[in-house]
Amino acid sequence: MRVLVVEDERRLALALQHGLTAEGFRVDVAHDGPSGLARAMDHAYDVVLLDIMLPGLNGYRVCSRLRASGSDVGILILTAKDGEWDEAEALDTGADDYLSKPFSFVVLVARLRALARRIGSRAPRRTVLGDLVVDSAARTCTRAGATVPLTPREFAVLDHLARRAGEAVSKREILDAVWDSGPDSDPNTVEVHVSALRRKIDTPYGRSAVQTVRGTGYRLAADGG
Amino acid sequence: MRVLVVEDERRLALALQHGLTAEGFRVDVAHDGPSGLARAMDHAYDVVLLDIMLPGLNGYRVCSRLRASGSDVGILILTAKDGEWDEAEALDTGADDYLSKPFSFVVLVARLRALARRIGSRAPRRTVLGDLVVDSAARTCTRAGATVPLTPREFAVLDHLARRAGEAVSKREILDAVWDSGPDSDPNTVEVHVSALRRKIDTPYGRSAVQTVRGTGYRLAADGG
DNA sequence: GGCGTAGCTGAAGATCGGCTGAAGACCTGA
DNA sequence: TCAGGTCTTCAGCCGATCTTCAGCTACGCC
Repeated sequence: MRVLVVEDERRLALALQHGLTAEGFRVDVAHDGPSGLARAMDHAYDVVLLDIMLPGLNGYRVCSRLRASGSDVGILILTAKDGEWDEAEALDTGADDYLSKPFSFVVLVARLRALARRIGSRAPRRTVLGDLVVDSAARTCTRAGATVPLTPREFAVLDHLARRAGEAVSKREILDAVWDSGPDSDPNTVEVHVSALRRKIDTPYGRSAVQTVRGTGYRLAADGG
Repeated sequence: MRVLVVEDERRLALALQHGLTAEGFRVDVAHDGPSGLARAMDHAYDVVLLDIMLPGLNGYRVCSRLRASGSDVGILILTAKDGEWDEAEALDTGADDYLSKPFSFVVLVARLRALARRIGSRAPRRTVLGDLVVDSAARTCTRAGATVPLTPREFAVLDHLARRAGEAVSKREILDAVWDSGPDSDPNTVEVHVSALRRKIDTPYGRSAVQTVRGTGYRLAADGG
């Protein structure tokens, strides 16, 4: 569970980072609207925790822009106090949930978990990892804005890795997901396709999004390599 | 499956104890909030069955405090009647599920089983020990923010130690966990890998997270060394 | 302080796992 | 049926990693 906290109040941001990390979330922090928006667009977060009152660009607009860019990350809005921005308004901009300050940390965690569950079950259409974009719905992949033509197998492998961006995924699992394979299927098949994939999305750009996890399988770098 | 029933109504508590025991659960009972909380924190239960109306400390607060203490035990709330505490409220405090009285025993057992399954499968993905982070899902380890490249064996050893952070773990146990070893396997193998591990995650940082427990094995310092 | 045992570590050879080019099978559309 | 593209299998290669060994160090007990 990767969470981006966008909160300008340093003390609160730090407290959230520590608390959520302790709860098992992977937490990054941004302190203003523009940098929060940039981070959210460049990395594969599950949820963005967004304060409304932010320097540069308020949470409201960060939210709209994120949605406008096609992101379907979970967004939980933190309003400074009840009624200032009403629920409907927050949800209208594309937020998934909202919470009024002051809030209980336990409630926050419960809502985050609930949100993550909901998000997890709604299949992501697009995964953005730095300048690498994997669009599951359109079945296209772009690197640095350029469309990269992939064969069906190559795309399927990439898509599966993208859905678990940042995690190590075993060849066995890829085999099961992409091929309706028996237990006799050959992991080398995966290796061959990964090799082809790298030749298309990494090598020409001097990047390394597809990382080998020796003894396990592969990992798609959350930042695009 | 260990279950703690926290219920002040003696007759119901007894009935639950008998019924659940017959269903194969190991059941303990507490009759008020404070003793329930204490028991839950001191023993490794899979699920806590928590009545809302309790003397001393209501179920609500027992639940919050359990979560605040970092426990991730399964919590099933029993509400005295529909609507008194609504679902959202119960789940907000960190409960995993809830059931309104009067409830069917069969439903209770089904919910308990479902909950236990969910809990069991939510494996800890990340262990944070000071500035040392072991991410089992990504199979990465970072010290002071920097990613430390580890070989598969090294990571497996570290991962196993991290899962029992603060505890002394015998070489025998590591051998069994990391190697699919017979009784003839050589503990020196573990020593060699631990040595390599220290050279990567401790020595360069002047730390000592991996501690030798003479005559026993090793311990990963809970504070990262 | 001395001794014995437990643990540490550098080196080296063996092994393993992963990468890749090539060849042939296969599938699809014309 | 044929052509083009795609997929799988195979085999060789290469580097990373593992294990074993042997000598060394450190600890704890007497």
